[in-house]
Parts: sequence; C-alpha cells; structure tokens
Amino acid sequence: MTTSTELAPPAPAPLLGIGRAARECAVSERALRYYQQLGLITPSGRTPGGLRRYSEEDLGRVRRIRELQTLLGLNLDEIRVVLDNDDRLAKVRQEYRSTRTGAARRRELLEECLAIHQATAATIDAKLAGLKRFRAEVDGSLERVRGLLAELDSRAGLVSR
Amino acid sequence: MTTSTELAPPAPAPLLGIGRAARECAVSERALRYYQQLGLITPSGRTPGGLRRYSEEDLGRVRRIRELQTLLGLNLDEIRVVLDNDDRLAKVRQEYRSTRTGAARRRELLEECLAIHQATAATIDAKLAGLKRFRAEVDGSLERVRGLLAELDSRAGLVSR
DNA sequence: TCGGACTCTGACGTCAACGTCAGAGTATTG
DNA sequence: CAATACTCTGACGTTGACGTCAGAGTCCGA
Repeated sequence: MTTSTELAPPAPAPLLGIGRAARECAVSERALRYYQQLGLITPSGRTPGGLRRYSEEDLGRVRRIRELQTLLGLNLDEIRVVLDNDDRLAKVRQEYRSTRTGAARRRELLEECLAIHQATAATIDAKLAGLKRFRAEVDGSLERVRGLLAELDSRAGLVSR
Repeated sequence: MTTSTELAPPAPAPLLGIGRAARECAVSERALRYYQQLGLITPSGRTPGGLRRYSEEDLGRVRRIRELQTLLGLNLDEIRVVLDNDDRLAKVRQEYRSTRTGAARRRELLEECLAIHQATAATIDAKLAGLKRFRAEVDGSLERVRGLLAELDSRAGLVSR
C-alpha cells in the first residue's frame, strides 16, 4: 500500500505557529496579532485548540506590510488599501484565467489591473522623485569637494616640482 | 538726511513670527516649539518681549527636517545627527574659506566633507535601492498587463477581419 | 500521560510626535 | 491708548504601533 504522502499533490504546505512565523518575518508575535486585529492578515488556519497557523502566503503578506512601512512610509491604514488592491488583483487574475470569461470581460479586467498598477507606480514615483532630488544634491556637493581635492592635488604637484 | 534703509547693506532680512513661519513650512506652531525643545532649531531672534523670530535660514532648516521625515523616514533623533552634520559642514566651509588656512589643513577639511557626504549618500542609496526594486516589480506587472492587452487587441483585429 | 514549550485573550503600559487648552503677556493698528 | 491679533510657557491629552504581563489553555515528545 502506498503512503498518503505519495498521493499528496505537490507538498503538504507546512503551516507555522506564530512564533516561527514572527521570527521568519522579523516581527513580533504581538505585531502579527495586531495586524490581524486591524484586518490586514488572517492566518490561513487554526489548530483545533485555536492556535494560529500561518502559511507561506501569509508570511509574504506580512513581509509586504513591513516593506510598505519601511520603504514607502505608509501607515497601517494606507497599507490596508494596498493589500485590498492586492486581493482585488488576485481575484481579477482568477476570473481572467477562467475559461468562461469572454474577451470583452477580459479587457475590462486588464484595464482594472492597469489602473491599480499605475496608481501604485505613481505613489512610488513620487517618493522616488523626492529621493532622487535629495541624492542629486548630495552628489553635487560630493563632486564639488572632489573637484577641490583634485585641484589641491595638482597644485601640490606643481609646487613640489 | 538719508534714511536708515538707504544705509542698510543689502536687505533687512525680515524675520517672521511663529505663525507665518509655521504656515510657510506647512507645519504647526507646536511642531516648531517642539523641534526647538529637542534642540533641532533655534529661532535666530526674539523680540524684546520674548516672541520667536524666524529667519529664512531657520525656515530652510525646518523644511529640511520635514524632508528627512517624509523622504527618508528618519525620526527626530536621527535627524538631529543629520543637522549636526550640516552644522559641521558649515563650520568646515567657513574655516576652509579663511585666508589663514594652509593647504594641508584644507585637505583635511575636504576629506571630512567627503566622508560626511558619502555617509549621507549611502543612507539615501539604501532607501533608493529598495524603492527601485519595488518600482521594478510594479513595472513588471504593468508590462505584463500591457502585453496581454496588446495581444487581445491584435486578436480582435484578426477576428473582425 | 505528563512536563516543558508554546500560544491564547484581554488589559494595561510605552514612546514618539505632536494636539490642545488655559492664563498671561506682547505687538500692532486705528 | 484701547481693541484685536499673536504669542508665551506649562501641562495634560491623543494617536499609532506596538510592548508587556497575567492567567489559562494547547501541543508534543519521552
């Protein structure tokens, strides 16, 4: 007789307890519960006894939250919007893939994706522009200083000759 | 007899009250007092009665604070460090310009500037790298969607023919 | 089946970055 | 020189994003 693992499709998807999950995402257990409280994530399972079990996808979502916090400086309210967009995109993808979705509807769905992604891109570009300006300023200073140093070098060369 | 304004060097530098200053920088009066309390800024003047007077340079400093908050996501403690660097750079520039500063000392000063600017650049580049990665992801999605849309268009063209 | 490790749900605490308000003083304008 | 607008210094309040702790329950390997 074959074992059940031989019959299982690809992998059994090992759900993690909150402790492992937290370490994996470099956040606290409290943070995970807090995010859940705000409706940002929901562990994809619970044990019969009520312990949270996180899937790899859940972890991705958590990592996403942290990125949005640290990179874009969004607060959890704004992040909720982004995650809602993510969910919407997933649903759209699903419907798009369905064989009984006609071309017209598909176009609609694609347009929606386009709009969402463009909005995201705009948000990022705004931050990016500010940062680049910032960086350019520093680079200017850097070049000026380098120029002066080079000048000093050449002058020293002349004098020592 | 000539008026005093005719004798004044270039401009009388119109110091602003805290209300104007706050509006000008798009922050609250409370924030200005708070920043001062933390030692981040000091209004360059006070009226005889004790009212704060802000110079244009002061405003620049405040705007800098806001930029560092919103663009780099620094907290006020970290911002203090940056502002200290700014002050140090100003002092260095001053000494550099002095006629009684020798070439060797000038090189030292320039090296110091270089180090400071490079550190700043590194900080910015870190954030920038993250953001660019982020942006690239979105751009990837965007391209995929555009590709699918184009495909849909061409197919529609064929069918209608 | 039992002991140690892990997790649960409240509930209160904390910290940064201000918001707000009172009561008193200051500047300005007609 | 009075009315009006602004500003001062405390001091307490608020908000977001968790930290921390207690008391109880759950899981798992020996």
